[in-house]
Amino acid sequence: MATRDKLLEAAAVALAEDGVAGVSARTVAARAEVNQALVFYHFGTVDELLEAAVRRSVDRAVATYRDRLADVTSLADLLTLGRDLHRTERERGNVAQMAQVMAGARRSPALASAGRYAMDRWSAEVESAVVRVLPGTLLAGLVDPRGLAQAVAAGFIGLELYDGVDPGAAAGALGSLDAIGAMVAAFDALPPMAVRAVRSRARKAVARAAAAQGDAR
Amino acid sequence: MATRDKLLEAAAVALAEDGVAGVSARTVAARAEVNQALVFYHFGTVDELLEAAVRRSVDRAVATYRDRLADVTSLADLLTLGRDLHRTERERGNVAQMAQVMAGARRSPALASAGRYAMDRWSAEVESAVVRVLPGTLLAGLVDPRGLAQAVAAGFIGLELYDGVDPGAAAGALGSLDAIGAMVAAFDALPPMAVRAVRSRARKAVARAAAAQGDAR
DNA sequence: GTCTATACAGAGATAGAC
DNA sequence: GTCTATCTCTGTATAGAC
Repeated sequence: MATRDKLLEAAAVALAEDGVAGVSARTVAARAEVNQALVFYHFGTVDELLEAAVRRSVDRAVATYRDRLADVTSLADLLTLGRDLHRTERERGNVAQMAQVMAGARRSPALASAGRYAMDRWSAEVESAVVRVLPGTLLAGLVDPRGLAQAVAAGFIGLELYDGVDPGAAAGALGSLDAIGAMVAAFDALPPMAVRAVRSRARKAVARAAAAQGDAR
Repeated sequence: MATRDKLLEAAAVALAEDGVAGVSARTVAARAEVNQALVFYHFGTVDELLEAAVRRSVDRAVATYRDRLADVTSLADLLTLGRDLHRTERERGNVAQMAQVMAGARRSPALASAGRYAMDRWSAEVESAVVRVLPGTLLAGLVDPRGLAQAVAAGFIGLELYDGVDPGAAAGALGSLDAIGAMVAAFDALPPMAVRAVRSRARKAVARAAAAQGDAR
């Protein structure tokens, strides 16, 4: 394996395991079993190494899900795939890498850029499936697919950090989100006419609530 | 103002503005305009100072919302309050502080403890309102209040970090969550019988889906 | 491309005077 | 409680030999 790749790999692992505050040119180089100076030769700065590492992780991960996301035809499908995606990406440390660069974004433009890139890639990919699936659901016309995909991505990041300080609580949070997803998906199983009726009621009530709030201001 | 307080205050601001990677005994002491050695005299280590600072921020913030959360009687109320809470706590930097200690949890037990404490305080407080409000809604019997409160807290953390790398996207994500909340709340406006009918349909469909998934395994 | 050596800044932390 | 001084370590980064 080339030195460059060894560094990228080591940086990704270090980021996931020790967090952004725990990585340095020395520690990453030690992990990669290469000389410390090579970090600067190949990447210029430590932050740029981290950025490159996260971009690579994200590109790889997104590619492995592209086909499966393309096969999704219903919200229930999407939720099943989502659960799987969440579990594997967490286990691989990819979610942790994203959370860590985002946390470090305040002090480093390179990390901010990596975080933006990662969130963008994932939410664009998820959005493409949401766009196909949403029209048949209760949420059609109420939420926009892009925002929903972004919310899911943000939720994963929050859950990742929560898991790091309180795994039990994070599991409880995930369970609730799962239940809500299942409820929304459940409406797909009803006759289309019933779905339309419920959806239209919901939309009217939302409009009423919005109008009432407008009056209050 | 006593030195101890100046340090706590400076640490909270530094954490929110520069992130956990950007704080040091020296930078915090400079911000507080006190001597660097006093960090160690008063708090032992930098991490313990950060922990104390976050605990104080959380205790204060939770106290300012206690009464208002106690007044909540409907999901619509709770969502309105939630929006306000989210905005002000973000502006005060309290959400950023929480996100940063959680990101630093991997390398420091003190920060992990601070993160756990913060999430616990907030979700317990929110849970007390959710418990009262949930029975009247579509989600009654489907999601447990504690898990839902924890999910909301985790969501805030994720959105905070997202906002740091892509404010527009974070706003889009928040908008979608808002719409979903509004939809669920909208059912409160329907006649109780209709709510019960929809809820029971949803619950049966969820049970069916769960059974189907059980069969598939 | 890779290594050794090294400069230099900033970090955490302690000792001891006041 | 506070300040000065200082030790030691770790971090980034570069120069130059190979």
